[in-house]
Amino acid sequence: MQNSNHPIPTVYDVAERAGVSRGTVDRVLYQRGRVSEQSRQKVLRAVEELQYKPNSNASRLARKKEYLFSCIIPQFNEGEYWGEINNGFLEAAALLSERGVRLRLHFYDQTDVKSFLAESNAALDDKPCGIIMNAVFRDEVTLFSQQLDELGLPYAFIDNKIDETHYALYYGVDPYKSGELGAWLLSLRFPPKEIALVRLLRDSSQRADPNRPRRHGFTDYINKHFPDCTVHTVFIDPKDSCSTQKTLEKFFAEHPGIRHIGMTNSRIYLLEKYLSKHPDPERIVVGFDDLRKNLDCVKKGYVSALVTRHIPEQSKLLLTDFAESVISRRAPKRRDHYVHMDILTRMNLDNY
Amino acid sequence: MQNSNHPIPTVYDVAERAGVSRGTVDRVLYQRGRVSEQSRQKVLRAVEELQYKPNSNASRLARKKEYLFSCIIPQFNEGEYWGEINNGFLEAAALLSERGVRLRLHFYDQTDVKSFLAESNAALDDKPCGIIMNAVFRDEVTLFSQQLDELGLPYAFIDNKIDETHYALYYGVDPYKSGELGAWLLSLRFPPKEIALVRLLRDSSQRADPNRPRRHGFTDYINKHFPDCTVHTVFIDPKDSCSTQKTLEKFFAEHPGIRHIGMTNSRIYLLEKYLSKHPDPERIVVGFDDLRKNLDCVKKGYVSALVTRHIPEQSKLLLTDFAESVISRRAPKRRDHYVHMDILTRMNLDNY
DNA sequence: CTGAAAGCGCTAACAA
DNA sequence: TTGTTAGCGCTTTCAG
Repeated sequence: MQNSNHPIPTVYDVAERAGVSRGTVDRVLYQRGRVSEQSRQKVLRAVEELQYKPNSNASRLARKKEYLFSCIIPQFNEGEYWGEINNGFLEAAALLSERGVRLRLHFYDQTDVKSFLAESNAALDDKPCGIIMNAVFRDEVTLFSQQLDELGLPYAFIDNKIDETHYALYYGVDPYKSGELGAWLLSLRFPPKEIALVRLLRDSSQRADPNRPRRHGFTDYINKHFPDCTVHTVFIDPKDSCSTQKTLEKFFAEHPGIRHIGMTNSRIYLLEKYLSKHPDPERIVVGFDDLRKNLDCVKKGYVSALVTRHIPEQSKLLLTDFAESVISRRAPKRRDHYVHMDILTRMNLDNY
Repeated sequence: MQNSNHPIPTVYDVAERAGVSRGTVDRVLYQRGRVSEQSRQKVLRAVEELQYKPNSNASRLARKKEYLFSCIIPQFNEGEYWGEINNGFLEAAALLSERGVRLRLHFYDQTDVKSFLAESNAALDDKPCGIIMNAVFRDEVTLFSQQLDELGLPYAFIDNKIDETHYALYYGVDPYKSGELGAWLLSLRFPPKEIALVRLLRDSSQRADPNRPRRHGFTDYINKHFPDCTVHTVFIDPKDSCSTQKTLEKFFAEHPGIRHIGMTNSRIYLLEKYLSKHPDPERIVVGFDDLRKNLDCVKKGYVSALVTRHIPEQSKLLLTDFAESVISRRAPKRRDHYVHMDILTRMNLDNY
């Protein structure tokens, strides 16, 4: 096909046509070293005329350059939200490895600022060409990003971000809107008079509350569309299923009229035991995030709907996009990527 | 990092360790030419011990091999379903081009068997290393696939498939289930007594009816869960918006009780004019597929929900997966890929 | 500022 | 059956 009349042009062809050496062509193409304006023009013209495209395989082979990215994300247990994020990073890294992309992971303790500081410093020690992080500790992250700005190191946010910083890229859902969507789903079949909003005890004990915007989206939607509806808040202990059970038993015994249950964190599965013991065909339960255990609850019918997105997908896309932009030394086409929110019910759970 | 103690091993290292030449290593790795069992074992052991991984950039540079894939899909106008499928193919092809993957496209007329035959022959003339197609004309596709089987050419189906053939790969939604999902959505808020199922005139005039399974999923669901509900069928002409308008006006005038409207093909947008002229807050309208015009209808509130998947995604994944398996000469890990069905409403339309 | 030349790791044709 | 060798197209050092 292109072998007949148009053999694919190489640096050699460009050099010949421009009347310079291959070295010079390389210099103008990649701005290495100084080149006379005259040569520059000649080369540029030749490139244009020949429609020259560098062969990326040859380029990478010769260059032997590695691009190291460091990620700083929360610790996790198997199957949890950040574990899925991590999987997405690993997937992307595997795909990008032949382009010389490498990944270094740093996990910090979300309840401990010091561990974040330690890990962010460790990430700097990697001497990476880019950093990916999330933003639980706003002040510390802001400070860290200023440090990165000074070093000229690009950084990207995953899941949540700090608008005031000069991040290069962001992938995540719009938490406020996801909360609204959850509330909409909860109230879709019939208008709620009373809603149980279940929260985790740690939510208030920790310094950071990453769940706030989503919760506000949720409650704002309800308050706006169902001003007469009461939203009750129940706190359960994610580490103690026994006390959770008791708390729920007691709460719902005191509020027998409640038919709507929502939970704006990713752990709706914690309600499984209670829900299975107290079946109610009229009840509507809405949760967030596609953790395996949450999907199981939908499958079994305990949870009516889940608001989520394919979690690993966003981290995979982020790393891919970020690496691409760093390697090509171009800003990403788009900076903010609010990923689409999926609605998951028992009717469309398969193949997710 | 790996430069210190563990420089990345090359064919040269493997050869040395195995006590053979680089040529021999290459032979056992890629089964070219005969190698003594003894050398084979030695090489294999060395590969194992050194954890040798071939450098794909060097490999592709030296090999200069191209992998041509031919696609045979229906003609389309800008923005239509097959146009989106096509976009997915192009996207994947761009990404895969540096691995030597090339794409040749063949468009046929869905209403004309002969054009399918012509294009399938043209595809063969490309001498591709793999063929991608859909299956509108079942008999002809079956025959063609037998031809491909004999030639030893792998083929993949997109969107729909013929189970009896030896296809290597399939990506598409489960049409029957998507129909059920649509029916579920339509009946979610309140039980339907009467439903208008709008169909396209061409559906019955053409020989093939690719929409059948989805429609059956839809009607089966309704019949099963709402046995007392009547499903009325209305045919409209997709090429004549005037007659469509008249048909709908007349039909709904005769059936004033209908509050549920469904359309199992991808053209719910054809109802926009009617729906906008006859607003009804109680009405529920469900359609399929994320064509731009359909999304607009959801945004404007004429359509309540859309059942879809990200269309270009499935063709992109198909080509990526197919190319990967052909290049590596391995069967894909999985053959059938029923992609997840998204539920789109005005609440989660952004960023889709 | 520019050219020449030595690879990068792998492949494939040719000799042996 | 095996070893040798000349590239693939680009990068980068080193002279000039």
